[in-house]
Amino acid sequence: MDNTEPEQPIARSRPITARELARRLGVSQSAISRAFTPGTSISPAMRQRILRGAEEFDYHPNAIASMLSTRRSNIAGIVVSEMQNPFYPTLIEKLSRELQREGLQSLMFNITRGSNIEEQLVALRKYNVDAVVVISATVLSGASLRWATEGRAAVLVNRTIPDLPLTSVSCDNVEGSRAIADHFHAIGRRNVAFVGGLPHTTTNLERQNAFISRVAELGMTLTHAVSGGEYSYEAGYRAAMEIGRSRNVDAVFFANDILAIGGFDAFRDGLGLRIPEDIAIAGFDDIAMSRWPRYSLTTFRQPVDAIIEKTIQLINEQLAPGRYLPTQHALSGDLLIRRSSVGDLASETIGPFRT
Amino acid sequence: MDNTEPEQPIARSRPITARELARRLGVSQSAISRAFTPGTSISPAMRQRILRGAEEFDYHPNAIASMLSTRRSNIAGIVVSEMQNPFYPTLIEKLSRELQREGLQSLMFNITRGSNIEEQLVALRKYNVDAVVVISATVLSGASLRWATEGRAAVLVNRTIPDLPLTSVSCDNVEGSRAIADHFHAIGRRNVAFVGGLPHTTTNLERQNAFISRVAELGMTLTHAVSGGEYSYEAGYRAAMEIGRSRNVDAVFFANDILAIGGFDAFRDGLGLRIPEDIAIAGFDDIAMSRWPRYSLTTFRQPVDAIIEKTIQLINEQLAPGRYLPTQHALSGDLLIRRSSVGDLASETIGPFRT
DNA sequence: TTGAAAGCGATACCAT
DNA sequence: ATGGTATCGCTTTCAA
Repeated sequence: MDNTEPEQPIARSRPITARELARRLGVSQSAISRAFTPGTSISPAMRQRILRGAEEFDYHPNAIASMLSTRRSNIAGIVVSEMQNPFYPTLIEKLSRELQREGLQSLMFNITRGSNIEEQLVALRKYNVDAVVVISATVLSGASLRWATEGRAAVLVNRTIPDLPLTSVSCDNVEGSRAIADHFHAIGRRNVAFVGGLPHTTTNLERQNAFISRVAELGMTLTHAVSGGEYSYEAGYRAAMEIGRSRNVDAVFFANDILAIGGFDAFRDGLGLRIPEDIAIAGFDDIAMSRWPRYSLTTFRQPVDAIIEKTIQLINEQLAPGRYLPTQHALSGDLLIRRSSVGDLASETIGPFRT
Repeated sequence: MDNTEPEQPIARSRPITARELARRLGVSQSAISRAFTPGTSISPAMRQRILRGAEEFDYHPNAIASMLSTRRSNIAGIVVSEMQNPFYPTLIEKLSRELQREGLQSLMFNITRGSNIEEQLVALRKYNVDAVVVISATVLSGASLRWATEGRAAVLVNRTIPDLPLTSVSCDNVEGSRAIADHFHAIGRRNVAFVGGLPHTTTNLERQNAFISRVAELGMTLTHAVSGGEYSYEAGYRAAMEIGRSRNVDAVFFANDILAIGGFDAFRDGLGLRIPEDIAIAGFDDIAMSRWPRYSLTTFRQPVDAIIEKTIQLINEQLAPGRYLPTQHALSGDLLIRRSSVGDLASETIGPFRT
């Protein structure tokens, strides 16, 4: 510690303030504020002068102070839980980019085992986020959610809460799961199974119910309906090892891709089954891995871009002055037929990286 | 619009403030502040009373206002770029959880193509983040980094900048890459290749140089040193297809796991090679996929927990009053020998999920 | 220990 | 179009 400094405090040179800039430029502090606020009444000359001055003195408006006066934080809280499912990092990255485009920075709240949920939600409110996007959170109860989102724009992505008036955007799980069932039927499979992921989640329940009821409608036999317990490769692997031993099943729908990929490896490497000859496989999401030639997984693609676009739009609506009504949106996706269900797909045998 | 309300403005019931709570409880506003600040001089009785009152009237301190007074935001900016590399979502999730434990919320800044980097950095400063963690960012120049981190705690993770006095924490890339080379040598391979990822990144350069020079020291032949151009499955696949055709190579070190996994599929499915008999493969990182039985990838494990712990510690040091000197830290990892290099590993043939 | 009052750095309303 | 000033909600001296 070389405390050779004189009386003068070290004064870790604070950034310059609007007041100070105003003083140096000989204008009012209000002028500074206007220069940085689009759509205010200020002469181009004045604005020019101030912006130039700001450049010179390295002035940047203090967002914190501005938040305090405007009561707008320009921050969106993203509540996240399943980061180990590859679908979500992708979604979150895109979402956060689009939010940025709308002038909202993303504050992340990880809700996972190991983190204190209560504390997280308190933080969410303390930071005064303008908007909350809850992404397929498992653990949050309806009551917590209501509390966390109260009084601010909020959108649930890929999850809904019964009896809670919250806006939500999802992939149409029913459409997708029925499409898978239809596809299994179309390729001549009659003994099908379902492998679930995280129990009690919207995605899981909807996919399971829609699939099973469509299977019944089509007159197919449901040989198994098991739960992996979580959305993971390992869970899919284990479930498949179980199902695959009883040789009476010829098609399996996994509630998402990462489960399906685990199942794929179990069937093929673990049990020596041929895919799709012995057993056809389908997943849900269309994560990058499902396009890998090794797997070439038939799946139902979530319309990620549309989901994000809709989310942004709904946030903007809620942020705008005036009333709004919570609405639920289920967006259409696409069935992607790949080799895990139809081995001889011509378009698939050409190159390794076709959709 | 049912504007049936009387004179009284609609007043979207703002949250209650400290002043108001103080009024209702008949205490001073300062007392409220003290009650919520650990280590302040306030009687237990008073604190009790206030906390109970806060409960009753649903008072929560406004973090924004507090930031303005303290000039502490309790926010850490996390600058991120390679979210498609599975290593990073995991790292980020853990990091953000640990930061939370230290009372720092994570504000994400995605620096990717498609995002306006300049704007991002400006935001980083405007939000007055207390700390910045830059995670293997590619695109940021030294000058930008200096500007973005100036005057606040900053740690670079898995990246260093020559000639820039910034604190950094990395996996020891040199140690790891040499260990891979040693391992190849130990299992009798003599014609080895290197496949790089993102050019000009610290991780890539260090791994490449260390590997190549160790290969030379050991008297092995370097048959190829190619760049995939990015860290991705596809890049690894393509590079492997190229290398694999010339049949004079018996071991390949990929600069990270996701590259290696792409390479694995290319060698095995694309070219029909046997792994490891025909060609041994190693990666770097130890992402979850490398443990999948399908791949069972030999790799060098990054000490994620240690990296995070060190990062947190360094941030705390910098946040504490007083001087600090930027330091560089390279943390030791572990070589994990799996079936992609040693096919008959006894410990590996038992169950599907061994390390 | 407690309360009063002066900031923190912007915004926004009001005159001019 | 510009400047003056109250205000946002909290922290932090300073007295009492």
